[in-house]
Amino acid sequence: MKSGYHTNSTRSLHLYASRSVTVSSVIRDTVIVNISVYRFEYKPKKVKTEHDKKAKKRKHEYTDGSKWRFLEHKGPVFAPPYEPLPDKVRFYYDGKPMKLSAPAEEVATFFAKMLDHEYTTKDIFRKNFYKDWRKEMTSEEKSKITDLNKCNFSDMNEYFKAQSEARKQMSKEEKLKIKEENERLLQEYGFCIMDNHKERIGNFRIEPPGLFRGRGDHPKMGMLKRRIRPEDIIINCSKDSKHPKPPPGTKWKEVRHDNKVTWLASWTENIQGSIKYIMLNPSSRIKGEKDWQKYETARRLKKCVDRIRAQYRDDWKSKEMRIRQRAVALYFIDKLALRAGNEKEEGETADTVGCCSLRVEHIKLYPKLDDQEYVVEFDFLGKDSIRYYNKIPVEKRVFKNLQLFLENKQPEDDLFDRLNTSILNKHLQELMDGLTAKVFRTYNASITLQQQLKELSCSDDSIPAKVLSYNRANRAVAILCNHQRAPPKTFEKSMQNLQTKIDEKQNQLSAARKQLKAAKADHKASHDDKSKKIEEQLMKLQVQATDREENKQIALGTSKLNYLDPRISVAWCKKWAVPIEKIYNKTQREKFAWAIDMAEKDYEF
DNA sequence: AAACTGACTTGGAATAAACCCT
DNA sequence: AGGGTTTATTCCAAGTCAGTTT
Repeated sequence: MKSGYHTNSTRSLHLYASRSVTVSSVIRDTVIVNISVYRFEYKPKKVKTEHDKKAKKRKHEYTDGSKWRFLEHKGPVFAPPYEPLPDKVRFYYDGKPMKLSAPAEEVATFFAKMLDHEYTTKDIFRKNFYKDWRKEMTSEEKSKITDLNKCNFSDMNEYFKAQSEARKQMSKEEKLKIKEENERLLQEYGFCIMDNHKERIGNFRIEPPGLFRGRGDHPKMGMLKRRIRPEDIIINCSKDSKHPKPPPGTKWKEVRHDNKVTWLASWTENIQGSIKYIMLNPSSRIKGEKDWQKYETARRLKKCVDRIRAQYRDDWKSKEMRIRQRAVALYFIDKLALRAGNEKEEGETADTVGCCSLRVEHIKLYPKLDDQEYVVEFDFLGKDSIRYYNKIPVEKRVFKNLQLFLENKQPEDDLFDRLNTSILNKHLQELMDGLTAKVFRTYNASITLQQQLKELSCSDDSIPAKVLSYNRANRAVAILCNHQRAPPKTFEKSMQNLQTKIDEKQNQLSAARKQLKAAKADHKASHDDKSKKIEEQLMKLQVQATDREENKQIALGTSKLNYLDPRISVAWCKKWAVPIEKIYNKTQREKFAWAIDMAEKDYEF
């Protein structure tokens, strides 16, 4: 059943539930099973004829682009209505208490809650907030409140702090009650039925109103994110399902039955005018299948990457400027794992770039730097305004090309003026079916993990040491992909605490050894075991300290979740007898259930 | 061919829950 | 038991990319 799963990929990409837990409901002769664990299989399982029929159907659907044939859900959960502040909680304008109308008060509380955050000190944030706040004010309020600097929200701020403190101090029973209520909501709204399965929904709660928190220098930070009502919601479900009911006295914007998409509900958000969706959890069939497909595409790239590399190197010499630019950009995407870099509407978002949208001001060329030749220095803000800074030596030809691209340009001009992501991706599509810029990131991330694991793993290592090796391999990928984080606020302290523990353990160890020496005469072997145990604990602590230190500014989560073929990790665990729990927590195991089930110790990406 | 739209993946921070020590 | 710390989960913004419209 399990052998040879990874050997490949030409066969159908279908998931079948192979383990059902309990039968929970029956709809139109279709058995719905509770939370299923999916497996990828080559062939439809020979269990029942009914099953076979469905498998065939599903295969058919796959080719016509439909994503499901039955979809039933209860619709989203709305944000709780606004609760006005108690009268004792005051807002002050120009030093005098002032009672606000409910709409103005609500928006004021959004700001008050953020008083301790850096956002509220930023000019753009304040300006945007103030502008949108005024729209909620009554005309009296509007004429009275004319300067945000004269507004004092601190009483409100204290109130919310006290509230959250009170929540922490709640009795066990009260906490349990809340937990149970959340669980009830989850059970009622947190699942849907897609085809034959009950599936977990990723985000069944509608985003509550609040102030928009853009990242980096976002021109719209502080704007009011309005409250979403049933009238804003488009429901998507199958015609023959029980349609979700809107809250009493309200209507949905629309109910549609589009099985070419995977979402259950959507609404248009008012800051950028983009659409937000309610979709399934990563553990679902529809997400897992897509994920698997992504890694299979990356593995196909592995087979032809040499050819593609040879090609773009050749294109560095092209007579056509557009070809040279395309080839150099692709080289960066491949070598540095840069993102594609779509154009963005100026003034609507933070000024960030990817490969194709790099500007002259983002690179510096050094014919010679220290002991290296042809060095390119990158310095730009990427996705989420995370800084990318890197100095790399490149081939002479690339360097010369870059000099050419820079000729007669201003700092704010595009480096690749004859290229965009659309052109690049069309070219990539011709090189390999399904190839786009981001496949290189997936490919390079996964292949790096595999190669690093091979290099770092050592059979003599203890389990904690092996896990450290795994994390280091993961770290190599995170560094490649520039996944950074702000060092945790308590980082230094946490390191100190760990060091204290290590010191203590060291003392324990020497004490135990002394004891052993003294006891030697009495032939007490038990003391030897004792020091061994302490040694082990000490080693574990030291490994932990190393791991934490190395991870100070690196975020491992994103690469683990989105770039690393989970079958590599699963295979590694099997090969080195490391329990999978050491690598993946519960959520991650659910997301990667297909891989855990599929990969053997000899899996190769 | 440029601009726009829609659907989906990817991203770090914030928050909640679990854990660990006294 | 409680409080501080660590880990897991939730949140929602910000990308990619294909298809459609202008």
